[in-house]
Amino acid sequence: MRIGELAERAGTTAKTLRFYEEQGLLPPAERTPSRYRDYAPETAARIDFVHRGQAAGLTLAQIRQILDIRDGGAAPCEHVRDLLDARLAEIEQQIAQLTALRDTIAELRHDAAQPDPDSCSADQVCRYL
Amino acid sequence: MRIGELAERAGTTAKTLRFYEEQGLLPPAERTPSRYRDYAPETAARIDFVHRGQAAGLTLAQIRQILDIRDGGAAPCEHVRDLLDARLAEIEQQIAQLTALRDTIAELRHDAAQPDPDSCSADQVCRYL
DNA sequence: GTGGACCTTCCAGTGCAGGGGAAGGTCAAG
DNA sequence: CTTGACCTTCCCCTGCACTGGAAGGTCCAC
Repeated sequence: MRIGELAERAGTTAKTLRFYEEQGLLPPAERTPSRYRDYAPETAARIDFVHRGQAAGLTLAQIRQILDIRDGGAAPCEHVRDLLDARLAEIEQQIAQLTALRDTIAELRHDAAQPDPDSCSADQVCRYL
Repeated sequence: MRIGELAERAGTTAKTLRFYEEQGLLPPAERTPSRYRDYAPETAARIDFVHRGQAAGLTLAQIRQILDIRDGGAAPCEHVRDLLDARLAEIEQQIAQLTALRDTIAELRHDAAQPDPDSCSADQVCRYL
């Protein structure tokens, strides 16, 4: 299968697949005599895995770690669990920060409900911020 | 006041202040005969404003818009209000996305609580993801 | 034999907010 | 008179996940 067909099947682009290969997420593809990349259909499952990892908020580098473990013959279960734990903690923190930011902005916005240009002094730039 | 002193007073670096000038957040500084930047003390207030804008999650480009309006002689109140509204909507959306992602990952993590390497088939890479 | 769709490599850029460091000028203290 | 701290401009680098485009090779149908 050529790169364009694989890309379409996997819902991505040829460009991205070359990038994945360069990043070590896909093994160097077999080549036809004319140097076209030639993929086995199973490769699509690997790309799907990459997409699932992305959907879980993992970076390509983290997904690559999992694939490397698997390619090394081991089961990546525990590493996956640790990554999920770390990701979960990060997300909780991001949510907390965003929530605090939302409250801050909501308050600023409340103060700015009735804009009163005359009460803004020039050295403040804007009294609502 | 020279750039290093202003930077320290404003809690930032000289490098960043040059960058702000380049981005139009600070007007081109006065220069001494030896071409050193020479700032009025009030400049610190403008840098503080930039920092408050950042704390509200605004980008430098948005903060610049506000400063440009103010520098043009008008009161930026309404624009600020609109920016805050837009930022608020963005944040709500980010929180919603992160919350959904958190739930997804929490579920995956739950399934991976007792890793069982033997039940992972190679073509799946990892049955928990 | 030609057109167009596909493929190849390589280089460069995107957005965001700066940071690193080179090569050289300036200033005050000792 | 020299040392060291500060300043100047300049260009490149960071992280992340791609994307765009140029220049050229290949394949297949008409």
